[in-house]
Amino acid sequence: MTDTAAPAKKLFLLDAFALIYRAHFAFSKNPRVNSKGLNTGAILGFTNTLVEVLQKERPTHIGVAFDAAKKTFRHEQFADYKAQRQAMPEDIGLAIPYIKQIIKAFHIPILMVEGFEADDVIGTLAQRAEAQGFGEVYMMTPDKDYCQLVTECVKIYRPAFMGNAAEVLDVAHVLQRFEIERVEQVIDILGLQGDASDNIPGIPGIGEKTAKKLVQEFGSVENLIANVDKLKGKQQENVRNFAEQGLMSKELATIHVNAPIEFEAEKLVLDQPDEDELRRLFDELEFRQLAARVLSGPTAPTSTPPPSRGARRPSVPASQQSLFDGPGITASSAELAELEPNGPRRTLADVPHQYHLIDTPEARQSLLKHLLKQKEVSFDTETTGLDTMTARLVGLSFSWLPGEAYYVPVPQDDADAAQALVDEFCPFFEAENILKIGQNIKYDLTILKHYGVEIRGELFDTMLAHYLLEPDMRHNMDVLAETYLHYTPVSITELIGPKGKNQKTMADLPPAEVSDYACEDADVTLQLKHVFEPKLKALNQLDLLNEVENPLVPVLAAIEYEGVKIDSVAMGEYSAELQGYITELEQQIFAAAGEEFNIGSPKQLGEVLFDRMGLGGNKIKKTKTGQYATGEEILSQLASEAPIAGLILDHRQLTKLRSTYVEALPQLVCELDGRVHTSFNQAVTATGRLSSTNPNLQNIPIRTEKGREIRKAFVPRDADHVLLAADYSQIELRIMADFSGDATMIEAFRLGQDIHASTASKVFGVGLNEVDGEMRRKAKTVNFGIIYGISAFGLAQRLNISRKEAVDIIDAYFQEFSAVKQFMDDSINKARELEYAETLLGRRRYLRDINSRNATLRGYTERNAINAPIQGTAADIIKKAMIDIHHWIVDQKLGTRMILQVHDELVFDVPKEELELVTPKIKELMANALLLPHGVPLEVEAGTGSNWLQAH
DNA sequence: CATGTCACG
DNA sequence: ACGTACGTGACATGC
Repeated sequence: MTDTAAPAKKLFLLDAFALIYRAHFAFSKNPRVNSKGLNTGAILGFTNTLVEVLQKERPTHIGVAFDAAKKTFRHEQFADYKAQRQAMPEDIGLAIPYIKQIIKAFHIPILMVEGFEADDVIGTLAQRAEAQGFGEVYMMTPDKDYCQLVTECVKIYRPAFMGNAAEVLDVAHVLQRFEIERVEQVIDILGLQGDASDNIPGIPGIGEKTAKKLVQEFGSVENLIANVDKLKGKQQENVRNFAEQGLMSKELATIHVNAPIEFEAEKLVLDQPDEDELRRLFDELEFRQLAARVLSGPTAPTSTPPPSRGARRPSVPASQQSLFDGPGITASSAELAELEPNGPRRTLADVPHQYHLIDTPEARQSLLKHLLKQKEVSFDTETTGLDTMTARLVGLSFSWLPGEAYYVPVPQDDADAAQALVDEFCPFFEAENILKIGQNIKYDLTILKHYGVEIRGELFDTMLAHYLLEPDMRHNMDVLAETYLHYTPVSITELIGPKGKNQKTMADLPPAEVSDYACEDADVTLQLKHVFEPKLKALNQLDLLNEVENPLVPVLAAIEYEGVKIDSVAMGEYSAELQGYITELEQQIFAAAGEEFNIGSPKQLGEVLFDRMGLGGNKIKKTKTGQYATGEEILSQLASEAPIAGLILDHRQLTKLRSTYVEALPQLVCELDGRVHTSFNQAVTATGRLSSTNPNLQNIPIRTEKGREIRKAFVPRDADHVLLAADYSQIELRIMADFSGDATMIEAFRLGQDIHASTASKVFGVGLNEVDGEMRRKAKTVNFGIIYGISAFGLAQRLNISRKEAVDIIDAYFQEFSAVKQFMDDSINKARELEYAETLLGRRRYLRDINSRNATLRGYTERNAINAPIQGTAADIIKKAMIDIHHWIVDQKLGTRMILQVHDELVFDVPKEELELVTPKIKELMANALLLPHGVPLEVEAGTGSNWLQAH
């Protein structure tokens, strides 16, 4: 231990072959080959791992160990040692020289000792490093044998690319994993159970479970053998007969920490890489993305910013002056900036700040004057609740300098005074040239809308910024502050107490108590903006934020505010009608079952169907929790054998319609305006789509006749309006056609053909006129399958055909649309290298499991690599269209209102006299929202009617 | 609060 | 040898 300021010493020792084999294996299903025919999977995988550890872990010392080529002492001891192991695959043999060159170019020493394996070398060096005072030594390997070497300071580092996040295994992990008391017992476990890949035989009949049990009981192999008579039956026999082999196995599994190699710390110090040499190698290997990430220089702007150190203080333009003079401002952000990623978390009490309560007319005017001088201001609203329709404003907070913020309480119990105060700040909210920053700013927009404020000027939403950076994480402000500012904000619970009956609201507290909390929100939001903006810029995602996500916010706020009119009377009538059918079905089901039970309970249903009625024969399936599976698929197969199954399906459908839609929707009609206001969430999906909640208006039934009826209750605001529904035709398939550049499919779209019929004609080799309904249906399913990353199994299941037939169809498809096949392969390969997929506008989905050894997980991620860019690009397009249309409507001062988005469809409430103007313009704006790279046209179909069903 | 099921694109 | 088409949200049941 040392007190000096020098960074703590951190040594990484890499087991080269173990990492190379793993990397090679990860790519073996779909090998990466460069233009010279060299299989580069192992090289890329290894290099990725190396780069990752350098960038994320920042070791001070590092070395890479290779097995020596010659026989090791283990071969002398045990003739069969590793005899089972296949000769090194040729691809790996060819890869090794490149990998060594890359390691050398990084100026990292290669460690090899004649007659010893890499694990012995690493074990020896790790132990000696610890003896010399290294507090952090990481053995980088996927090999579990190393567990025996783990100590207080020496740990195993399993690299991230193997499907899971990077993982550090310390003593506690090892003891837990093997269920042992001392780390040395790892070799007893390995000695007993053996290791097939190393051809360590172990003792027959002893696997993982038994080995653990025996070591727990006897402590060691030797003691087990000494007490062999305490065992029973076959096990005793085995241990007796194979005792020698057990001891030999233990010896083979032991890593020897006495290799003849000195630990010379200065030789392992991490050095700057030879960038020119790396560039040359990456060039030859065609690792373009890797080069961009690793190398600086003209062709490769780095996309990996250094680890976050919290907020950097932005340079402050002259116009940004503190409202009050005094110290503290600079200190606060400067200190935050110096925090280590894992350093202490700070709270308001630890950080210098200047938060001000502004509660006099004079102070408000002064604040407003300063606000109007700023170029960008973060603000937040405090309200009485989260429901925007009923929440009242309690206060406003503002910040434009880190560590400094202002809170303006809004008068309670006097609506006019509250309105007057909000009006005072209108000049700020309506200022075109001030950027407004907020966390989930749509909420604040909506609250202010209820006070008649239409915010103008550009917006920056930190929640959306983070959504682009990490789409599949959560985006709570508290978590963001912890992660990026190493700061813990005052929790809302601390302020207003836990959820419950007597839940207070902000309005119940004196303004002085709310002030710090509110100021902190504005302050933190401002600081987050300054962290996220450069990150997005480095990843080339700032345009996506500024031109799509942020401008979409007021559009969504307007849609939500507007709401949709629901005909509650019609809903009520339909509910009664459905109830009639449901009761009738219930009687029939009970009669068929011979007893009454809860049809809605999958548990009870399964017992009735399969236990008591004995249905299903040999094809009964269970869910992962051991219950009978009673899903749609199972029941429809059963329906031919037992009519009750069909009745249950009908019952399910009708109760679903009743409870989820017909009963629920009228209850969500807002009392104030008689309309339903959904919320669109802009930061939940992994692909970039919106989602809709409270209620979900993106899953209103349409596929069945009885479900479709519900759409009749979605109506225009009055008799002078109609609904206009405009949807993209086949947008995802068009994107696929365009991205792949497949001439056949593009031609079909250019000619305006029925794409499914055209696909059928190609796949089944018949003329377009000879395509029958069945062929078209199959082709349609295939087309959908393609977008989802098709598998023969999935297609067979959906089409209810054999796997063989499905394989034939897919083969024929790829024969005809070869560029599509190429596109799918390319998508996966690109994702393997980048570990993310991206859309037309650069929206990312991270695919960290793409190189997993778990075939299921990898397959799932590979399908995502194909689907995410397609689904996400469709989302990019419709978002852009929504922004364009909204602006046009506002510009033209029309009465038309956008009221819904359903992924590829927009619904509008249109005054009848605007219909002729609006319909073609909306179609045009949607079709031209974005141009696809190969120019495949987007088509939009539009319809109108006095309800949503008719509009289709 | 997790699970199964089913509504949509 | 394994498990299988992509993305969501709401409801009822039952621990």
